[in-house]
Amino acid sequence: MDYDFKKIEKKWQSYWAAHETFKVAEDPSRPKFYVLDMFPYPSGAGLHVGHPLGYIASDIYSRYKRLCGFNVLHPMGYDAFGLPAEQYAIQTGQHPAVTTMKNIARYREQLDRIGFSFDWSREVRTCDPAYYKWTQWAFLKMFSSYYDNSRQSARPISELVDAFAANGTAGVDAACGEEMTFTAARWNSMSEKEKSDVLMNYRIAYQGTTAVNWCPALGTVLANDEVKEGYSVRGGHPVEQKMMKQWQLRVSAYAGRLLDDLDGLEWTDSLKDMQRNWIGRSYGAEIVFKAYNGNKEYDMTIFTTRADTVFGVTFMVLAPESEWVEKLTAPEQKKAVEEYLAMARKKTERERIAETRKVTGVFSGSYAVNPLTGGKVPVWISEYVLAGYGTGAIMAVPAHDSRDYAFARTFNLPIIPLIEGCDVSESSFDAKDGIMCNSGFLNGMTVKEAIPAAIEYVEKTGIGHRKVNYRLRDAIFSRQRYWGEPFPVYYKDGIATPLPEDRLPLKLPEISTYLPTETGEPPLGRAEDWTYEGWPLEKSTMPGFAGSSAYYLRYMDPHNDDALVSKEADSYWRSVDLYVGGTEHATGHLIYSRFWNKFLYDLGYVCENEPFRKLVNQGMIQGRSNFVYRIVNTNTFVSCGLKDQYETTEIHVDVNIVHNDRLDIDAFRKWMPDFADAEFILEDGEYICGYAIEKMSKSMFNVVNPDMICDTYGADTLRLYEMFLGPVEQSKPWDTKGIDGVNRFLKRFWRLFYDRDGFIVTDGKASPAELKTLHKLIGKEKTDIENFSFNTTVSAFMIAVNELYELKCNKREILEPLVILLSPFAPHISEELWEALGHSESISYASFPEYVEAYTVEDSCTYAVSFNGKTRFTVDLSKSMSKDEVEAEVRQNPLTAKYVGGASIVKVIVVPGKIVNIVIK
RNA sequence: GCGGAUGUGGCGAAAUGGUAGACGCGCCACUUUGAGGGGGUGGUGGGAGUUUUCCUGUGCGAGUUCGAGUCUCGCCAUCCGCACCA
Repeated sequence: MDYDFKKIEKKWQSYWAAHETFKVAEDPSRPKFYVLDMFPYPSGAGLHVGHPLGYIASDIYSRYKRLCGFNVLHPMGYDAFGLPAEQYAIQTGQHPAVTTMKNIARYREQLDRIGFSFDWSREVRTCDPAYYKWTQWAFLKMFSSYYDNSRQSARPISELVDAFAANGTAGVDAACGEEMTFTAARWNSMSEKEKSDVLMNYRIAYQGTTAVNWCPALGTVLANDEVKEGYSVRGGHPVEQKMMKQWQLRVSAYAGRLLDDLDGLEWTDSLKDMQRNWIGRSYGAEIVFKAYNGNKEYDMTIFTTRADTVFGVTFMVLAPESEWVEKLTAPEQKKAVEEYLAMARKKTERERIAETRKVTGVFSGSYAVNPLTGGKVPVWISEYVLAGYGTGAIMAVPAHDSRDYAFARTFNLPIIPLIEGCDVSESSFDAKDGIMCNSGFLNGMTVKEAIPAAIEYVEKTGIGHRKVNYRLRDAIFSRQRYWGEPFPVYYKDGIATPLPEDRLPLKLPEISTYLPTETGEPPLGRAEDWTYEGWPLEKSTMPGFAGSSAYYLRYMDPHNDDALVSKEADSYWRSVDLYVGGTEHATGHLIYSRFWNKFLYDLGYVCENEPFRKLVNQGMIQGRSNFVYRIVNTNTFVSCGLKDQYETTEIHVDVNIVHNDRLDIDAFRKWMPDFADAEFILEDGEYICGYAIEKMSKSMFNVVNPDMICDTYGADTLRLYEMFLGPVEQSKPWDTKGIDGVNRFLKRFWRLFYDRDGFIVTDGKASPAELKTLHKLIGKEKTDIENFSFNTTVSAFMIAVNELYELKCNKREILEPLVILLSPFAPHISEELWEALGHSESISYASFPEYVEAYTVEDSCTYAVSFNGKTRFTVDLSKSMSKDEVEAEVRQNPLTAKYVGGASIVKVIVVPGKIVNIVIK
């Protein structure tokens, strides 16, 4: 009987679906384990073999955990709002919901063929109103909350209103856009509109004017993580900076917690560092410089991490967008400044990046006074100072900052060195190292002493204070697009007002075309009657990350219409134990999700402070493209090895008609009409193709479809092979040619159970050699799966099966545990054999530890231990030799010995004359 | 520039500080058959030798150690992330 994977896989996939084998419910009697994949955006292209890599790994882990007795939550869903569906809708007029549903159906079909153990009863789709009701709900909660800095927690905004009414801003320490000071009397006399404006400055979801990334081609603003090197991540369109009023989330209020709480997570160091850099904490001080425009005096605050260098300040610099620019531009410089601002403003973000090292600037005409020296220094305006960081103004110390140095050199400003013996004739001295000089009371200190001393002095004299700054900005939360969650907000007398909770979900209206309106409003401006109680509703929609920020919570309780997640479900499933996904979400989704979770935690809706305890980043699978070489001006193709003898053009050829770099010539002739009568120059009777590693994409003809692999080899082979390729975390090219090896392994595995005539498993007693093989595998699998080292586990299986095959072992005592061990990796064949062994229930209900314990018996073999192939002695493990006895034995053979056998490991390390170490496990 | 990671055969890759290259692909030889991506056996880092075998070998250079692919330091190369963040 042959291994008929097609029949087997179909049979078990329908069995799992019919029996809801992987459906789970909260069960306090069993320990839970939550394994989550980053849910996909269902694109029109469908899945290629790279996409399921992480899903396969997490599925293996889920099935393994299930065998270990855990109640495993392993759900899947779709991140279904987003730009591509909408762009497609603009082109074709089809409703994005239609194409999205079609793509989802296709994804589901492909996923099902691979045999995942998802609990599909918990599926979520972010574009489903029943789902986005809770996205909108969270937004309303953020709208009606503020962040209390002293308590480090989100609080209801009503508490802030009460505080204002009682004491004004006195005693309030809240995260806000701009610092405000007013009395209770002033607050109580404010109009509704004024109060609303004040509160907007404190809300966690708020509307504010800020420099945004505007993408004209997409017609929308984008968040920082959606822009890379001046281009939109989606579509690659140029992006420019623009001041706009937008909805934002006060993520920055959580910067400190987002940073500190990274320490407790089991994420890779590189990913944690990426987030640390993105959040970017720096310790320093804010110092006030008096600035004078003619007779007018201003207090200008700057941020610095180098308070020790105040004595070396020779000029000040403002960001072009800074509010100080207007105040400090002297009449005689007005024209020059305006020209400079106009020039800076019209640059796209890309141009700014391209000209990064070009020094530009203009003198404002004003001067500032150094608070420590009393010296007068000019105030300049330059692009190299960013409006969004610190206070948008800096003190420049050209001797010890390379950017200030370049600026000083360009505009001939003085440079005062502050460190003994440093050379600033060619470049600045940026290192925090050396002895201070020219620095008044700091002279003689090392830099490391001088920094805290200077800050202390600044605080004592009241010219400034200690300050921690973060690079993390608030997230721009509105998009001028159609295919996203509508904001549950309407404008009553121009005041942004939340919709009552019982009016959620606010459903996306139908519109005729998905373009902006003639007046430049977002597409929702086209909707008929987009109002609430006669007032206009918000017309922008939420960004992609809105729906993906809390989906892991919704899986815990996906059908609940009264809460995002019930207390019971939340306190049972708590948080994700293992999260598998790509590293591309490091500074986007993984920050927003953590923020969102912390917010809900503050308000008491969830019980865990962090959403994803352990994170594994699977690598990308690249494509391996194949080429044929056409001799120019002919229809003749020359094999790769001979191509240098001709003048040829390299042409991508569909990798699916190439096997082991050998071209299927007939298939090639049929592939495209142009090649129907192609001629070939072969080597050794074959056409050998060239190859290259490139991104997997349609245009390179290197897309390998998992369906195709399932057709030819089966899902179990696909699963094993994806794991066998190498460590899950590593990026690697897909190369179909190695797949025969794992396919061969499965066929061989099958033949341990079946020969030509039928089932051959017997009940005979296993031999010591057979037990040894099994024990080796058990030991390996237990440690490797926990370490996510699946490629070595697959290898260990191959070794074990080869050994058993050689031993002609067909004993139940060995094969039954072997089937259990293999089942996480190759579930279909395992189920089939499990059934053949006489079990009526799914193998998923088998118990792994039971078998492991049952079979980790005292090994009774006698092993020969060899020393570099020369000396020999024996260790009889059936006698359970003590460490001392082994040591005595080894003393007579003073060389290096190492032996691994069965469930027991003896390793003796000896150097001439002495035993260094003995390990017996 | 800053931060992180990686570097081992023709290829994908293994190696708690202890016989480097397991396992698989590819390749070579033999074998079997109902040769369509068939099954089996053996070989396969490099160099030398008819055989036992010897020399050499994990990016480069030092160091720690009885012993280093593995640990430390310094280079070099590649990849990823951030990038005028004061």
